[in-house]
Order: sequence, then C-alpha cells, then structure tokens
Amino acid sequence: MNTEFRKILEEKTRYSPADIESKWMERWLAANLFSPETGQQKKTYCIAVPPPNVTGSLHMGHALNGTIQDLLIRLHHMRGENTLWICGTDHAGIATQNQVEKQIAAEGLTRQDLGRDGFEERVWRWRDQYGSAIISQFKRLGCALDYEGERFTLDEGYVKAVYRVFVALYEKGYIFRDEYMVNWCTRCHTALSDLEVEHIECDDNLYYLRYPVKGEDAAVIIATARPETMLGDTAVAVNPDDERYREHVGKQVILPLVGREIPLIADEYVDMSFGTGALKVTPAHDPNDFELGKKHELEEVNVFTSDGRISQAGGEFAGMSIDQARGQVVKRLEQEGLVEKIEPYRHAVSVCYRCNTAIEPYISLQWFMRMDELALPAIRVVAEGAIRFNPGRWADVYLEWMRAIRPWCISRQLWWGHRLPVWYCDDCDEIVVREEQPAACRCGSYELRQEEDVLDTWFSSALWPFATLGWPESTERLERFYPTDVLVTARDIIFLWVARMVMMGMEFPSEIPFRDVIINPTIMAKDGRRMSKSLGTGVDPLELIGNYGADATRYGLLNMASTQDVRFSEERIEMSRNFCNKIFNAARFVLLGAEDIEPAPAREALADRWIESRLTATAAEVNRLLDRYEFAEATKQLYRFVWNEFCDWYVEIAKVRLYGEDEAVKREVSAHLFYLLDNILRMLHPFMPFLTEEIAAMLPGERGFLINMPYPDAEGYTEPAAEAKMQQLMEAVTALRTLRNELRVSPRKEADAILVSADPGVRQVLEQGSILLRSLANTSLVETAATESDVAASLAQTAVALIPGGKLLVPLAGLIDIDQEKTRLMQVISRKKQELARASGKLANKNFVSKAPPELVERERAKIELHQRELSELNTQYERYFGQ
RNA sequence: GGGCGAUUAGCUCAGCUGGUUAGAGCGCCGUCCUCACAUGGCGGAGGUCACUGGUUCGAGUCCAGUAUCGCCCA
Repeated sequence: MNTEFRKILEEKTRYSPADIESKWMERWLAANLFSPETGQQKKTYCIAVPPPNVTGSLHMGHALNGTIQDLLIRLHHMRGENTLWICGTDHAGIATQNQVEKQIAAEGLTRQDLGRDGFEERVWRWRDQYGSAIISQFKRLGCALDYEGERFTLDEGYVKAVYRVFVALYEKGYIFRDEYMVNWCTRCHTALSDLEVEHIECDDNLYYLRYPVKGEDAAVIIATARPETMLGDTAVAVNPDDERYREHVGKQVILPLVGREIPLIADEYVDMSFGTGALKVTPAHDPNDFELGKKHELEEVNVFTSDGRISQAGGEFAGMSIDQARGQVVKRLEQEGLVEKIEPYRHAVSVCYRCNTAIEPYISLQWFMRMDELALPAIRVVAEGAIRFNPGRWADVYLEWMRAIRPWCISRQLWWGHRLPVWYCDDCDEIVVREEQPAACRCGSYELRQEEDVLDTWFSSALWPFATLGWPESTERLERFYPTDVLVTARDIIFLWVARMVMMGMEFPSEIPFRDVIINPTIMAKDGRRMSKSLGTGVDPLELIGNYGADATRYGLLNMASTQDVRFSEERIEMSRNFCNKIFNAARFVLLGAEDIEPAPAREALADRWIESRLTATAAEVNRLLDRYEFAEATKQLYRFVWNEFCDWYVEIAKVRLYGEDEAVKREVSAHLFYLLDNILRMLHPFMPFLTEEIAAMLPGERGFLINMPYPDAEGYTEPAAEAKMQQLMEAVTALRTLRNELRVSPRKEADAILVSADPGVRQVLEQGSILLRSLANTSLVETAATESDVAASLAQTAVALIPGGKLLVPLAGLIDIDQEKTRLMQVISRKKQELARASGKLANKNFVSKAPPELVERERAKIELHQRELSELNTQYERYFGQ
C-alpha cells in the first residue's frame, strides 16, 4: 500500500463519505464506464430510467427507485453483460410552463406579452440552465446512468418519434377531435386527462334549494353541493318511480334568479335516496348531467369562462370568480326565500394534480385517443406473463384498469410541448395531419394554420423505451437493447405511464417494452401517510446523503424497502452508516495490519476454510435474492456475513496468527484477509459503490474499477464439514462467554475449562481449537475427558456450560461466589424443563406420531432424548453442590 | 359504492411452498475506552403474532368473518 493511503487510514477511525464520493463519480465519468460497449455481441442488459420531470428535484421516491436500478445495472455489468441505463428527463408540459411563467412574472411579464415563440425560447433557456439539476442529483447518489446519451422528450429525434406515432394513430382512426366534456384546470388553463385529476375528500355544504313549479303554488326542492352551477340548469330530474314527484313530471319549473323555464324530467339514473330525490341538471358543468342532457336533448348552458369566472350567461353574477359566485348566489336565493336548508356535507372534490386547483367539468373541443384496441395486446402480454409485475399483485391492478379503459384526452392548451402535427385549411374544411408541415392544402390553398394545442406529456413519455433508443430509425441501440429488461417505478404511475408504454410498445416496435416491472414500495412519512411538502413531512434524500453519505442512504433505503409501503426510518440509515464505518474499519485492520501481499485464499486453518465456505454460501444467497428482486433481504444477508461472521469471528481469529511470530503463517493469513476483503467489496459494490471503490483502490496489486470486476457467485469453495466444526467451536466460545458473564467473572480474569464429551470428534475439535477458547473467551482448556469419572482434576466447585455433544466445566475457585452458580444453574434447569415439556407434548399426541412426516417425528424423539440427557447432567451437577 | 394492502418485541420492519426455542435494526439492562471500529466489543431482557371462528397431527403462515389504519378506482 502506498504511503498516501497509509496516511489516510492512519489518520482517522471513522469513515467520512464526503471526502471521497465526488472524486469517484468524476473518475467513473472520465473513464466512461457507464456507456454501453459498441460492436460487442455479448448479452445485453438495459433499463430505461423513469424520466424525471425536468423541473424536479430528487425526492425519496427517486432515491429508492434510482438505487434499485443502479444496483441492477452494476450487478449485471459485473456479471459480464453489456449494460445500458438510459438517462434523461421529460419536458413536463404544465410544470415547466408554470415554472417559467413564475419566472417572467417577476419581470412583470406574462407569456402573452412574449408571444408563443418568445415564450418557448424562454422555456428552452430555462431548461438549459436548470434542466439538468435532477440529473446531477442522480450523480450524487452514485447512479451509473449513461449520462453521455442523455435524452429529452423534446429532442429533435424524439419529436420525430412522437409525430410518427401521432400520424399513424390518426390514420388508423384512433385519434380524433371532438367537442366533449373534459376536466378543465382554470388555473393552468388547459384540459387534463382523467388520470391527471386527483380526488380529495373535503368538508362542504349541501344546499337545499326551492325551484317553484310553473303556474302552481308548489316547489320542487333540489339538493346540490354547487349552488352556483344552478345558473346553467336546464332541467330538474327525478326518478320515474318516485311517488313524491310523479304528479309534477312533465311540468315546467322556474329556475330562480334566472327566470328560465326548465322541464321536470324523469330518468332512472336519479338516486331517490340522495337529498330530496330531485336532481338539478346542468349539462354544461357536470359529466353525469352532460350524459343526461344528451339523452333528453337538453340545452347546454355554459355559465363559466375558461379562467374560472361566471360568463355573460350568468346574468347579474357575470365576471365573479366561481367561489365568489357561490356565496353570492346563495345570498340572493336566501333573500328570495328559496333556500330550504344548508347542511354539512363531506364529499370528494376533483383537483389538478399539478396545482391543486379545483377541476371544472367543461365542454370544449379537444383531441382524444381511443384506447380499447390498443389495450388488447397490452392485456394479453401481461395476462400471459410475457411481462411480469413484481410484486405480482400489481398485474391485477394493471389489468383491471386496462380492461375498463376509456378514451384519453391528449390535447393540452399549453405552449410547451409537442404541438400537434395538425393543420387546418382556412379555405376549406380540410384537416391535414402530417409529420412535416404541408406546403399546401389539397384545395390548393396555402392558408394552413397549425393546431395551437400541444400533446399531453405522457403521450411522449409512453414512447420512452424505444424513442430513446432511436426509433423510428433502426439504430444499433434499438436493435441491441430493445426490448429493455426491467422497468423500476412507483405504483402511482402504473396507469399514467407503464400501461401506456406497453400499449405503444406493442403498437409500434410491436414488442413488449420490458420483461419485468418492479413496483418499488412507497416510503411514507413517520405518520404512515405519504410524505407531503405542504405538511412538511417530507425527508430530503440529498440531506441524508449530506449527513450519512450516499452509500449509507442507498443501503438504508434498500434495507427498509421490501414489498410493502414502509414508514421512513432514519434508524435504518444510521444503521447503514454504522455498517459503512464497520467495513471501513475492518478494511483499516486488514490494510494496516496485514503484510502487503496479493490476495489469495488460504485453506490450512479451519477458520480459513470455514469463512471461505460461508463467503460462497453468502454469494449464492445474495445472487439468488437479487434475481428475485428481494433487495432488503440481500442487504440483511450481506450485513450478517460481513459483520457477524467476518468481523466478529474471522477477523478476531486471524489476529492470533497475524500478530504471531511465524512469518509464513502471517503471509498466508494476510493473503487470505485480502482475498476475503476483495470479495466482500465486490459483493457490496452494487449496494455501496463509493466506499467499496475507495477501499478496493487500496488493495495490493493492479486492479481496475470494481464495476469491471466479476461479481462473486455460487461457484466458490464450499466445505460443509468445516462449517460444522467451526460451529461447534463458536458455540463453545459463546457458552463460555455467557457463563462468565452470568457469573460476573471479569473479562480480564483468566479461567480454566474441562471438556467432558463422549464424542471423540467434539473432543478433537475443541482441543485443536483451544487456542481460540483462550483468545476469544479468555479460558484455557486444561483437560478433556470422555466421562466425568475420567477427569483427573477436582470436580468440586465447577460451573457447567452445556454445548452440543458435551459440557464444559469451569472451576470456580477464586473466581466467584458459589451462590451465583446456584441461582444460574436453577434458571438453566428450569429453561431446559420447559423445552423438554414442549417436545414431549408433541409426541404424546398420537395423531402427530401417525400423521406427521416420519423424519419430523424422529427429530422430536431425538430432541427429547437430548433434553433428557442434558437435564440429568444439570441435575447431577446441581445435586453435587447444593443437595436437593 | 367497488377493489387492494396492512395489523408480529417499546419503535420501524423481516418471517418464502404450514413443521427446531418467531428474527433484525434501533431502544432498554449489565459489562468492557483489550493496539480495526464506543458510529464499537461481549453478554442479556423483551412477543397471547389485532380479534373471533374454521381447516390441519400441527397455523404468525391457509380459509371465513369482525375491528382499526392506509392506498387505489369510480
């Protein structure tokens, strides 16, 4: 090891991630490790990152999601595959437009002031300045994304893909234009798809209003949560079976404040049990009323404007905001004595998923896409298992939605996005849909206007797995890496994104876009609900990285994330930081204490063979778990092996030989320690890339970056016999430690032990391992015997510790008060009696003996025998010193 | 209204096709600043597996129902 490294290690006993993380990312990037190899025909492995919103910043979801993908990419790269992790962002129509509008508002400007082209230019400027922020945050996390090949959904090539798809679907008749009721955000000023609307429960009022029946001294009372929409009512509807209103059906009622005469109609749609059973019908402002209106040929009176105010049709209320109008309408109705009552009412309100503004159902001319035909193959590939969801239950969620799919409103009234490739002729009714701007209309006119609307951002995102690989061109990348292997994402965009990608994949490249979909769990706030910015319950992963390091953040997130949503637990991150520190210090021990020598396995000593065998078992298990996407369990296995086997036992055992006199043994142990450390680093590298790389660089010998080293697998050395013998030794050490602790023998005080075992194998293992009993339990094995009567030393005043296949007797003279042993022994005996009772209980059950598998019955029999023997040993011991 | 998921130690969670004494991290108790690590070592305590039934020789695990919480769809 060079002196620079030695100095670093000697200086501090704590791992400090901040010192090394950025250094390694720079080196990795400089070495261009993350771009796929070209011309290589080896197996490929590809993941397309869920493109983060270009305005976004790294949140907990990204951090977990990115960690999982990075782990898979690094793992497969180490397995020798040609990996590609597609990098990029989406243009986030509404969010970005909002962002830039806010920016220019500070200059006192609106987008209308700048004009469409001017505004678009500002957005591009904004994007160039801030658009890569989230990508650099992925770098801080250590992500091995193909940064060189970063894509954006408004790239030139990507736009081409979007237009190709639009035109093809239009020509197939899937895309059409229609005047229909859509979800309208009055703040964003655009239509939204059903999926972009969220439903929030809120406390409101239910207003009961009197609508007089024309020419009679009677009134129909309707109930509504939205009194202001009454301005647009064009009917009142009741259920035909409703006795209460039968006499009035077919009559006219007078719409209060407006004075319009509207019919009282009967329709089975009306729920008699809601409110008064009489429903005001506002076809222009409620989706159900819209349908009802079509059926009964009712007039659609639009009383709102597109920016959420009352229109001219709203008479005296024109110009007010919808909220204001609600108050004023109720006030006026009260003046007229037409408010029957107001009661509290809890219901779901629709809001915009980007700005939380209440959504208005609004009739407008929009572009739609029919989805039912596209859904068929997308249903098939999941139902048949060509695409697998992990955990599997999400497949049902996907399928259920897919089978009830509805047309998708794809046009948005924004200035940022893919402007529809549609041109209208001013001189005839022709609509021209082309990838390129047409020179002239069929009618010969040159007066062609391009559609003002842009496409829903998710329309372009749906093409992500193949558009990023170069489609519609037939590129080498597309050829090589499509279909991609895995998609890792959050459950909230299964419909919004995953489902649509499958449909588009099946329609265009005509192949599934990915084989496996991993739905990563959601990390909840401490209160068990989603992290929320407004409630301040969010946890910033960048802050975690700052406090604990990227490796600990990654490891902790993986460790807490199984297949269920989980409350964020900072303790797990702390645990991971401590684990990193443990690894760092184990490495310090090896690097500073061992001879500078090439890593090589040693198989002389039992402990050497044991730990190597355990290493192989761990590697096998970790590989198996990772292939099943059981990341949390994999982190636990690695933690257990490194901490509880390598550090707690092997390193302690190695010290004896490392600090001994024999130079040859010293070299052998050193080489073995390096060998183990090297394997541990490689196994851990996909989980904690920075720390492992830092330490690996200090190992003796020339080596490249860890990502280019082979991942340890099940093919290593195994020796079950060594594991069993070592197990025997470790149990003896633990038994002695427990005994000493319970008898309050100071750790400094040396003790003796006598082994009594009828099993020559046990005697041999302990005799050969007696040096370990001394170094690990500060106890010397002074004698071994087959039976108590063979023991030469005095058995007077010894404490007993049972071990598998025998017992250890510890002379207490000069160590402790004998009463301590009496109490302890009584506890041990009582525990043993319980165990015996449990096993005997099982065998007393005749059905168990006759019906359970024979080997199980046999196991219980053996257990009883063992417990009985041990119990009698303990009783003998007890009686010997303490009588009855 | 329909569906999904959860309920296991003080806290946050594992627990695979039913079968040793139900595990981990944190916290707690005792002890040790022993030359890799006090972000540590060694030892220990702590659980009626939400509840009620059922299936089974055997249930934390399978089935039905109840309760509470969370999420999705309409």
